[in-house]
Amino acid sequence: MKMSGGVEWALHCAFALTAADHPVSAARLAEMHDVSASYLAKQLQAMSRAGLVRSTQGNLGGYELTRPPSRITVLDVVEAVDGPTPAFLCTDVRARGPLAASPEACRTPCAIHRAMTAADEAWRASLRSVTIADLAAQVTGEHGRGVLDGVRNWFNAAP
Amino acid sequence: MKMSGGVEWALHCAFALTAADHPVSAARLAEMHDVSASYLAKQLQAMSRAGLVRSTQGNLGGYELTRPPSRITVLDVVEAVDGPTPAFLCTDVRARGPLAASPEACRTPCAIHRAMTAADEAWRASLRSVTIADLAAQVTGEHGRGVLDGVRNWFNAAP
DNA sequence: AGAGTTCCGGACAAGAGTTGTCCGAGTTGC
DNA sequence: GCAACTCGGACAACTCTTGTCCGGAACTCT
Ligand code: SF4
Ligand code: SF4
Repeated sequence: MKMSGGVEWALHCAFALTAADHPVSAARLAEMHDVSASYLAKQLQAMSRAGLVRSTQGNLGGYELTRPPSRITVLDVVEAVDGPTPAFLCTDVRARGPLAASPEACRTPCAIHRAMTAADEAWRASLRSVTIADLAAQVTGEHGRGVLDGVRNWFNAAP
Repeated sequence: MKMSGGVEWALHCAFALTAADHPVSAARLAEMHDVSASYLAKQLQAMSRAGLVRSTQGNLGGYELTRPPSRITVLDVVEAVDGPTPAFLCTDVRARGPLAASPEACRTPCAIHRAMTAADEAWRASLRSVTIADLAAQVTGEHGRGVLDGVRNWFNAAP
């Protein structure tokens, strides 16, 4: 039961991109968070593949959000980076062994499977109910607007 | 985001032990489910360490539930086998890099952390709301009482 | 058009975590 | 007392994640 550690980086990047009016390069984001640039690039590529960020190449290129942050949920980022595969995957144990259930009884998912998928769905629903904009609002409400402004200024500063 | 595959085996074992009036050895449970006996033993040991099952050694020894199945939740089994560590673990990113937040601002968990822990708690609550007895009731309600009786008879049969 | 950035995608090694197996310690029944 | 059976934890093999790297394509500025 372990989630990819890159999810946190991706969330922090999504939050930081909220305060950007420029495309921001991956190297800049990595420098800001003091993490491996090569590995962060991989996470950003995953987000790009999921359609969360748009990437522009070239001299002033970089990443920027494709939608307003109020339309990007935390679940979007988690699924983009960590994969949409549910945590619990069945091996169809009940169909094996000397007491194997009849194949017809295995048409519907069993009680264990249902309980696990229900829990997984609850987890996803909780993650889907909070957006990147909500995160930014919480941060500014607690630590003031200076945080976002500081990020924006740092993005606009020369490399 | 992957859960240990042994969780499924452990849940199946807990369900099967519901229908046992004897202690059942790990080898028997493994034969019943057609899985690796040595590895299943490890899961049962974890459950024993968590206090879910009691193990008696010796000739007629084996595992049996310590409480009535209505007092054992699915979350108990999952945490016993997969570990109680939450899926999301922080690296304290906001305290690093050139824009590191002040140490005093890091006293309280940030918005991202709160969202993740809330989702994790929702997942756990969903798993905690269903007990092993509920699983057994669902199975008998769908496939009849013969399933439990078949398991019990197979347990009582000679090796 | 040319040079200089920058992203993209995949290939590649290192590390951690999981999966699976084994044998010794201890207990029970005869 | 003895023998057989059990659990328990220690031990490798394996898979997946983490992290790195490079060549190619695209874009901007001169
Ligand atoms: S559907 Fe139920 S019985 Fe079949 S593998 Fe999944 S948990 Fe086991
Ligand atoms: S508490 Fe927030 S800022 Fe700190 S490491 Fe966790 S997610 Fe990142």
